[in-house]
Amino acid sequence: MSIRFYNTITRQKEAFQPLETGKVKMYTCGPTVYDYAHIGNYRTFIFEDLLRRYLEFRGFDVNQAMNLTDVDDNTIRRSRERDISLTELTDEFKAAFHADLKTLNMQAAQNYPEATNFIPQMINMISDLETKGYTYTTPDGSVFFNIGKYEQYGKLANLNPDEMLSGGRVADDSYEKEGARDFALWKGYKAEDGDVQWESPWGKGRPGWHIECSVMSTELLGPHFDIHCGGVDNIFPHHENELAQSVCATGADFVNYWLHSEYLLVDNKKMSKSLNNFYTLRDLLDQDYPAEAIRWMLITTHYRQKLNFSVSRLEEAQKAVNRLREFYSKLKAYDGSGEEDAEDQIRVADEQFTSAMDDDLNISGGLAAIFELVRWGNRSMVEGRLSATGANDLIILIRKFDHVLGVLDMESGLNVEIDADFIESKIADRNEARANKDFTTSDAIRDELVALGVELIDTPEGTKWKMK
RNA sequence: GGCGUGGUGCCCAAGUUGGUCUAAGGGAGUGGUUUGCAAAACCAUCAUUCGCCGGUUCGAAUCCGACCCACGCCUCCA
Repeated sequence: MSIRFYNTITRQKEAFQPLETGKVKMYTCGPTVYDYAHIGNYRTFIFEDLLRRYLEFRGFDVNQAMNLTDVDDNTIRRSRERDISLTELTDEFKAAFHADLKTLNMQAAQNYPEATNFIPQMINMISDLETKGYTYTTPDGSVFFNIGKYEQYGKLANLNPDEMLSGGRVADDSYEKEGARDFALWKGYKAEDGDVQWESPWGKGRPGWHIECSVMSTELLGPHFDIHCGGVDNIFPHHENELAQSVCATGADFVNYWLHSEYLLVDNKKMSKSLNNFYTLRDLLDQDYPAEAIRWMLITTHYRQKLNFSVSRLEEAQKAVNRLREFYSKLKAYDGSGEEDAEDQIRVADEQFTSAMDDDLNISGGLAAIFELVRWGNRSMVEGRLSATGANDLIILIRKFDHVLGVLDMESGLNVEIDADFIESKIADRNEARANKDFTTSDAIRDELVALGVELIDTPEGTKWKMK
């Protein structure tokens, strides 16, 4: 069986066949670094992380590039509002983004290309397009891509260019382009751009938004690569335009599989900056929602399904993570000497997980396989049937699954100062009281620690504690 | 107006190239086991039903038609 992905451009699931056996080249659209990303943005990035991790689980060597847009209307406007340089602004949010990636336990991409580091290459590609006759220049020094020159335009988004005119905001556009749907490759300098400008064959200016991805993907992955991802809002116009530019400039096929993730909703409405209904990762961590609950919530609804965000979902997510974690620590602590191994269950779970995930990352099916194994494993431990070898094999399998899920070892991201020595001494006092059957005292100590957010768990191996 | 997605138990959600669905899995609830208590775990229970109506079929959550509802894209946006 092979992996199948839903390809946006053909609107159907297709067997995944990488260009080079065993290797996958993927380009994933990253953030525009003018502000903190919200968890709707992270839904997409974490989907990309899941995809990346699953491809690795299936043995592929993945080469991923995620771009950071550090020059565009938003970054320029924000830096001027704050009266700081563009670099000062974007450096701040690049750092915040990388910190968030770590908090959410996303695997680092091989490359995080930044738009401003590729200006000369962008100018080259635009010149190339100009030479080939796909562009025109306007009096203000801007260069536009003439979509009329590219017959396939609209194929990715399934839009007919001839019918797109009506809804356009032609009047709003301050550039003097010929066709309403043409898009900027290069934007001539305007006063609002402040000191953000580069020299080019067309005069001072800055790149259009779409050209950076065409250039950086080509530079890092070549003109033709396997997978390109982003949120569904990138399909049009961004990816459509990228596709047009790349194909026209390089003559190559560009991308084989386009994968797009659906929106994160709040009260059934798209989470977005403009509706002001967004939460940043920091907002949630500050409210003590652990990072692993956020990751789990974002990862466990199929990526092409809209996901309605709510606090109760975070709480459910946390419980599911806990169930998996409890199972894992029970396995590690297991000292039973039963006769039963776990070979059959492991094989079934592995097959079920893999075949579900092979089907366009059907995470629900994958989780069902895992939790069925968890229930079986718990029971066989309770009944003492499980052998030490069986427990060990289960540990290995759970770790293997966690390479995909990435939640077992996550830090919760709570900035709580914990005095471990103090808690340990309280536990010692309590156990002394328990040994003396002085349960009044032992319960008082438990309550005292609960008030501090510390939970005690009595196990055969002694008393353990954890936060919250 | 054009294009598209989704409506499954109390909540989330898989299944949607028809029969193995007498509908996975997670959460909540209820009863029980275990436990000094607590937590976790385990067992049992929890949709004759898949937005609504009609049709095709021996058989439909899955196919066809109509309808209702929600959301999205066509404009910066993950």
